Amino acid sequence: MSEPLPLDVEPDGQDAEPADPEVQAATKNLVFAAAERLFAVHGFQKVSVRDITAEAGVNLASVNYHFGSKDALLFEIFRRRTAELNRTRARMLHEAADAHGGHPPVRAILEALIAPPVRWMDPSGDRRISLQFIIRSRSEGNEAMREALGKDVSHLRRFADALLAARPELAPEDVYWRLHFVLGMIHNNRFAEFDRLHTLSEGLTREDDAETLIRRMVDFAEAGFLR
Amino acid sequence: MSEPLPLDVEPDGQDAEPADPEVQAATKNLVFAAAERLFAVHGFQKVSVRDITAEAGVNLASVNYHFGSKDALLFEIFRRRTAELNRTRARMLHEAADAHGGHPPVRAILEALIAPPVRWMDPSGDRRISLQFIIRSRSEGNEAMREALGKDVSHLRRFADALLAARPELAPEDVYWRLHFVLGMIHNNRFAEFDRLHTLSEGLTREDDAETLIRRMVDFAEAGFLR
DNA sequence: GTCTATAGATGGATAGAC
DNA sequence: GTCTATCCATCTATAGAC
Repeated sequence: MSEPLPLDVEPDGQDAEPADPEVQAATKNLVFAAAERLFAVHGFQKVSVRDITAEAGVNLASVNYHFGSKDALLFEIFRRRTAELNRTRARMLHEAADAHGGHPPVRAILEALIAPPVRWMDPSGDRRISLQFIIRSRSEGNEAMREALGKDVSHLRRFADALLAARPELAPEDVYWRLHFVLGMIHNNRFAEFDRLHTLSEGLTREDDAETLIRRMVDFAEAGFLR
Repeated sequence: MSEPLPLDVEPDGQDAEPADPEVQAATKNLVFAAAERLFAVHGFQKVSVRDITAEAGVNLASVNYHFGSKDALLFEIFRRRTAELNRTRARMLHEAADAHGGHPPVRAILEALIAPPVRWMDPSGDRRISLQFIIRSRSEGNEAMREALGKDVSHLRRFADALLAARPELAPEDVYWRLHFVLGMIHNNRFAEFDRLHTLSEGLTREDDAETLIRRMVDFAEAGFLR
């Protein structure tokens, strides 16, 4: 972990020189963005506090001053990003329910689950890093993050219930297992896996458009639920 | 990383006290098994050489003496386990081809891809740790392992070609993307994800039988390929 | 081959000047 | 709030006695 990576933009921070009343927030945001980027690309354990502060262009003590510890910084990024993602998914599911008299079809439920993270991956956007961060935290996160993922079940609860209602003739365990398979499809959308697929297909699988990939994924998942 | 974990059995090592001519191999195997287990459960970066040698009951210098370095140990485990898995998959694919005049149907191809790793996960067997190790190395491995995963494409090549031949009416990129989705389903079979699904389904999704899970996965994947 | 002791490097965190 | 200097723990790897 030593090569310098460019820090492009911070979604909710300022790039201009810090005005007096916002110096604190600006520094904190710089640390937040640098950490998210480095963690997403290199993994949690491989990135040191020194790497983060160097990338952010701030002093070494900033992480502990603004976040308390490296682990607390990790957890704050994780909490903010998963909250954003889950909120978007919940809203889409809610809208689908409204549009179908409270009983959305399988396809609409799957879209609410799949579309938000895949849209984050769109190469034209600036959320790719955030999604890579979330996916990495599933396997590399610390104790606090694993514990939070346990409670995250309450978020999946809504999707499981909607799917159970949409396919009442299926045994419930079939629905749960298929939901598990769909989540696997989603979590596999990592840089390294896309690169590998790109190599295997000799360039045929360019991810040029999020909506096309969403359609592919929903088609595949829906077929598995409708058989 | 400090709690002591019991080391049950070593698949290819001896548990009896080491006979003179086999002392070296026995120690090496103890280190190999301890490292695989600790890495699979806790992740690569979190496990130190001290943890490994303590778990194996050997001295600290053993890792460097027998394997050269911690990274080389990691890579040797990775290489052996992936070779075993790929060999089993290739044999199943070959047998399926023989049974169908050189042109196996989609379902047989998917079974050759899915069944071997899922059988390793069977709770009654002793290969669960090895599969967790392989899955973890996909996202947490070192540089050498990532590079090896690039060449592993040659192994997937056979499966991609078989699927392309089995569904000639599909656009090739559709086949590649769907193969990517199936790989995602497989890579999601980690301890933590099973636990989470178990919580979500309130105990409905017990993984009591590898063959049942294989059937569920192949059913789901086949539906996605046949639509 | 095995072990102890330790070198040499790097990590997270903090004290204290400004 | 920011920064430098530093403490102290822990890591990998190895030297050298047995």
